[in-house]
Amino acid sequence: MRSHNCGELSAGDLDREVRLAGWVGARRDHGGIVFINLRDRYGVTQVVFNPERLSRDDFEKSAALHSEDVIQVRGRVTRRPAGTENPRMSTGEIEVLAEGLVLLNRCAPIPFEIDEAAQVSETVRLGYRYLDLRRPVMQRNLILRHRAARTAREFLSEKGFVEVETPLLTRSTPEGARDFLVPSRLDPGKFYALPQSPQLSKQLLMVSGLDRYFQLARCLRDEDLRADRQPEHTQIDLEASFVEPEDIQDLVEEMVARIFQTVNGRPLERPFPRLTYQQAVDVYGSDKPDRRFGLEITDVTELAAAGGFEVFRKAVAAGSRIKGLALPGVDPSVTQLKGYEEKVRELGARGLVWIKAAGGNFQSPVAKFLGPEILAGLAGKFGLEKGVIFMVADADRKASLLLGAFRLMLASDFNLVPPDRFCFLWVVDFPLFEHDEESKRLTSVHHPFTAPRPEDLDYLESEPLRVRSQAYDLVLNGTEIGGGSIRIHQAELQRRIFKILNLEPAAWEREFGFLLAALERGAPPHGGLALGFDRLLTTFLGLPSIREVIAFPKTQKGACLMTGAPSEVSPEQLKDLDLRRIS
RNA sequence: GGGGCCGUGGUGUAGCGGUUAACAUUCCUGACUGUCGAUCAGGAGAGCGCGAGUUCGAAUCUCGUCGGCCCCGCCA
Repeated sequence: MRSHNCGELSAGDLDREVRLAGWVGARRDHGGIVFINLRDRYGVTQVVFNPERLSRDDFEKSAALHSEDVIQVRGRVTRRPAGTENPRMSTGEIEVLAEGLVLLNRCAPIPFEIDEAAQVSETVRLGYRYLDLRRPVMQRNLILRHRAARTAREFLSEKGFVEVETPLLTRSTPEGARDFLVPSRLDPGKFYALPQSPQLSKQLLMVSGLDRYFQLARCLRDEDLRADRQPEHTQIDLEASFVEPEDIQDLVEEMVARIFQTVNGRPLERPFPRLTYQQAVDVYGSDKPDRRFGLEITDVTELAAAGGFEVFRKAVAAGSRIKGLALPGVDPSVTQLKGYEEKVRELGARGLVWIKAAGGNFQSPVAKFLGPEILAGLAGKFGLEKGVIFMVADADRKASLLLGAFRLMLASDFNLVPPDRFCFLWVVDFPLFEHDEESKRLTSVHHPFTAPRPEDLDYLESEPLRVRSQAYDLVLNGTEIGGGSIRIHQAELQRRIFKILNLEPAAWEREFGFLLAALERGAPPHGGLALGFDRLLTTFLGLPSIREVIAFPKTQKGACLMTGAPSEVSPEQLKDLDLRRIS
């Protein structure tokens, strides 16, 4: 149907007789001559309809073409007349003089223009996603996604990893996110769960001796959506036997660098820095620090409590720490600073103390309590000549986390995030457990199959919160793009963990009995990681939302605006599944 | 579960107690043989997401509801 695509013709093809097919883009009708931009996935080529070159019939058809009609053109490649070349088009030196035109399909009126510049609300875009995906940017995103996936597959294949598909219909397990459930028709009243990740499957493949597994795996979680979260997302999931954390980290760094090269066309600096969980929280107030800018958190408890500010003294006496960060070079208004006091309270702080510094002078609501020496001392501690110091007093960890959230707010408000920077880091040495307020019990920070660090094993029962895990997260620009761990490969240790998590033995034997049985039968030491593929691409491409790299995403309420999913089903379908609505 | 922002011709916006609901673009008609965001002339197209209420009067105010987006919780 076509001899060339719309992006490949150039001055090297002059005089060639060609056939092109594609969509009618911008049309310029001069009465006696008609120009159109013919577009396909590969590019845009100008086609000229001149009545001297084609039949009267075809010329009249060309004048009646509409945007997004699908046509086939036969014609000759010619150099554009001097002065009419278009340097903004890769095919701008040439044009195709049409000698024949076939209208392959008409296009009904469309809700928005297929134009890079057109501003269209996401609601409308999602309602006509096939048109939205006709836009070159979206095609670029999907193509880069494909190339990245291909790079990952090639890389892992080279390294001896075997791609294995794991079930979509699996067993619901108690830990973790809410499951999507699928009712069983053959066994009424029972349900499959869609996998939140292939975690257990891949561990079992290690027990099988497959040694190295990977999968571009769809993961499904029935939780609330965000800009970086969809109910189904794709992970580059991998697992290997006889490995230590560094083996996985090195491998993943190499792979991520290669994907980055594919997508962004340049190399990455390696190795990625490593930060312990404790350092990350202390310095950045987050377990996924954004290190594209400074604003590091400093503990100033001793200095700040030494002054006459009662609030600080009392807080410290009650066990709080005073921490702060400095915003250099700025001169915000008092109104703006008061606004921040309010915002930080909304984050859960009891208050926010600010000190404006400029050339040795200080302005602060608490200046008279702290006194000149302490003010100067704080400025020195933060290395601040001119700018603002912000401080909070709260329990150690809470103070850090508050400032961590505040830090992101400031970076965004004062435009401190440099564009086109990619700050990767590993966060390691996570605690194995954390205390869950709601259920009043211990829960796993990662998942219950994560191995503790061997040197902390003795504290498992006595001081479980002190136990660190062999888990590692890969963080990029403040986004967690991957996480993994060395897994527990011994049934006995796995049972100890279940016990500490306060799971009933009967329950875990029922839910995870198959895993324990497998671990008892020659399970090798193993570990792995999963990379959030959609997030990785979103961040690499600097896009605002994960939806930009997913062909058919859901809205925040989990709906597909194009198909109308989720939808009601017929009474017959429900009956087959032994289901009935109760509300 | 909670907080915030937003729903006005096909699309993107303006209007924020009394307007013939404005602008741009798309679309339609006509003119035009070198345009490329073509140009020029003319025309069509919304009663303001939906429902109550306040008011002499509501796109503008209030409440509810539906939908979209951002965030907290949640997401091992």
